[in-house]
Amino acid sequence: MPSLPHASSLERLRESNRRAITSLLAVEGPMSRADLVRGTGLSRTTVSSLVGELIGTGQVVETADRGRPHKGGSGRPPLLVALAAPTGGVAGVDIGHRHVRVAVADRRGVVLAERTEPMDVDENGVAVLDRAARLVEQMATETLAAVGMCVPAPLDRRSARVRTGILPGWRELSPAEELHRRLGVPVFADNDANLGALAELGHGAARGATDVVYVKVASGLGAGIVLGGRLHRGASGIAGELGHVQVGEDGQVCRCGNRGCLETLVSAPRLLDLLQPAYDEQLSVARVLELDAAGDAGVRRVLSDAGRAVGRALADLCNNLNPELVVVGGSLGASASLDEAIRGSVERYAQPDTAAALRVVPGSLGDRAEVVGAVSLAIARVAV
Amino acid sequence: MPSLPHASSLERLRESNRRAITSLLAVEGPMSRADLVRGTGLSRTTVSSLVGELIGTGQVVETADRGRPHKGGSGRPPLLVALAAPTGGVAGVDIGHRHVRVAVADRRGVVLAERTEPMDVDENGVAVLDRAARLVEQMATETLAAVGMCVPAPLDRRSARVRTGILPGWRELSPAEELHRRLGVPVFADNDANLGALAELGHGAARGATDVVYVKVASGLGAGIVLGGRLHRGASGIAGELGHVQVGEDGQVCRCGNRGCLETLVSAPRLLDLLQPAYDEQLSVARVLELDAAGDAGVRRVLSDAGRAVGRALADLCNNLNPELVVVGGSLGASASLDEAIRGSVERYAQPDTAAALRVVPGSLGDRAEVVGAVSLAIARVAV
DNA sequence: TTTCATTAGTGCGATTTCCGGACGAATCGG
DNA sequence: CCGATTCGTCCGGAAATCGCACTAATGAAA
Repeated sequence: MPSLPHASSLERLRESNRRAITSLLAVEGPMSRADLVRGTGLSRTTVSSLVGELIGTGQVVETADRGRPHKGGSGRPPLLVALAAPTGGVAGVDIGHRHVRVAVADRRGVVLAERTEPMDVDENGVAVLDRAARLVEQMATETLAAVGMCVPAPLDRRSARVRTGILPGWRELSPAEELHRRLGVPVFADNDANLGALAELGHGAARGATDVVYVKVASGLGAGIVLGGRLHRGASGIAGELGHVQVGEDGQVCRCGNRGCLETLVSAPRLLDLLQPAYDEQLSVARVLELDAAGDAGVRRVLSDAGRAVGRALADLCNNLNPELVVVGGSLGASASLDEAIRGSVERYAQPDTAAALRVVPGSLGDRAEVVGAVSLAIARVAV
Repeated sequence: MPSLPHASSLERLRESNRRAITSLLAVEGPMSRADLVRGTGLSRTTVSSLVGELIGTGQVVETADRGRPHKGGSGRPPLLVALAAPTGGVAGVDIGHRHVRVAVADRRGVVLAERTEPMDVDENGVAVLDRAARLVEQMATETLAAVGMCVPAPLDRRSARVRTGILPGWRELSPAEELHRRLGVPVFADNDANLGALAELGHGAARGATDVVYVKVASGLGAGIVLGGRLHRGASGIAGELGHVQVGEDGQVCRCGNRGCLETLVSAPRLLDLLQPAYDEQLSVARVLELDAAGDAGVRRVLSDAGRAVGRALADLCNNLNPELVVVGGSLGASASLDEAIRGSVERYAQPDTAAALRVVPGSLGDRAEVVGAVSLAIARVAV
């Protein structure tokens, strides 16, 4: 049993009441002392004294504008107090396979600037991190409190290194540590599916939900799993490997070392390979999405088949987890054919009761999901 | 925001300190006031006053035997205080498909009496509950504080009713409510896989683990999923339906309404049906386990095949959840062939990194898992 | 045997914190 | 202009904690 140096119990009581006030202000924004009384259940006197103390230390400020009295229009208008804007913004860095995207935001998550640069990421991790660091430095207008980072590969929980075999030019690299060395501020990294899930949970289609599976269909196939409102990372931090579910014993050999992984059937490069022979033009993901929207039969067929395969694996997962929501994201998640096929397939293959409790919706953040999630991660970690 | 009637902050402080003392006593057993000082960080005076108060209300008693001074042998020996044995024991009721088992335990989980009666459960829920209630009444030597109950079917989270289609004679019945009506004490119900997981987590092979998948292979096939040390029940309380993962589009129609469910391939009745034609004697699960232990080739083959199928579905689940431990339980979980096949298959089909972080072990509670879990559930709920 | 050192537990006064009531401040409506 | 209403602060009392002093009980050393 860990026995930290104990502060006095009364001190801790006051500290806890201070936190009650600051966290209420954090959640509900500027409010009057009287509102704080109603929200915390403390007495007017105590709130007044605590707020005075917090103003003294600079953690809370009295705003210039005044509010309205609690009910009716009659009564003295309150003075509003708000959390002092925390110094230092945050940044999110999204490293995709073909681009680096950086967003700078304030501590509430409002994005102030965002930039994307195309880049060949897979081959040389060090060069990409150099470039990303320079981008962040250029865009930041003030010193940053923390940086969140999206890495398109599973990370080892302990060492925070990229696990072997997925990104050739990143082997045994610790991206968070490298970027921290370059920027001098705390850097927190997670993979694309987890951050996408965090983003849709906080600012997207999954707002307010507690049990959510976020599926990212892009260069790879992964899931971010939110249970009880919190990201589930697993014992060694590599939960969510939906792409490595087994779909055929005799399938292709996968980069993970197994064969028959779902990802060997469903991924952007694989689908482009399948389609290319039938088209004169050079296909890209963007072009495929256009063709899908225009009703091209071949594209629709391939995307539907892919969606069905994903939906089937998802149905199994949903039978086990019984989530309320599946969010389909990633570059290919924008395809209506894929989305519909996933939805249909989940409903077909999941147990009826599971399917009844479940909604399958497309993500609402598009290709910004990862960078928004990286910002969320930075804010979440710096707040602790 | 729910706004309960707030007690005074100081009252809550004292209440919280009282709880600190009682919960320390609950975890570490009888100890001196001085030990409580060291464990809580409160002052001697405060602990003395709180303990005095707790003794006054009868929640804590001074034991007859005295302890040893904190270090060395020198010094006044302390008086030990302990939680007063909470009045009222608990009972666990395990309703299997062919039996009812009842255990009566004290509030610490020590089983005082246990009895099993064979019974045809599936057809008539009301009669079974009558019989179970009578058993509990006979066995209880004091009034019970709560009863935990194992139902071999998924329960709806909201209504606590048995979901349609699994147990014919229990349709739309609320077992907890029914038993509560008969016994007059709070009754908490959950399904067999969840309670098995709870039991192995608290008193079995999964002690100390935080991310565990408990697989029950018996009349049906289900999983109890523990994430972050807590049971994951899902949005509508039916998580863990491993038996309804899809393994073949053209498979048999399952009782859940789908076709191709894993449970149509792997379950005690199904395996007995497969084996029976090749044997002159009447087979039972017990006999099959004997034959397996004796090395019977046919039995081993069938159990291995079943284990491989389960292991494959489990591997997919583990890829998604990245647990540290899989516990194999249920009547058929005692088969070494099945256990080995599951282990091998998980290692073969799970992603290498996932498999490396994972152990697959047999359960250590055997057919007592459910009833032990039911007792744990009763204790957990009554403590709150 | 006596004395000292050490740990355990309790009583008392001081301190900290919280709360309720009284009071002034600011605004609306009549 | 005055009452009603709400907001915020000041003051005194109540509750809880803590440090200190004191007694109790035991082992070890003299």
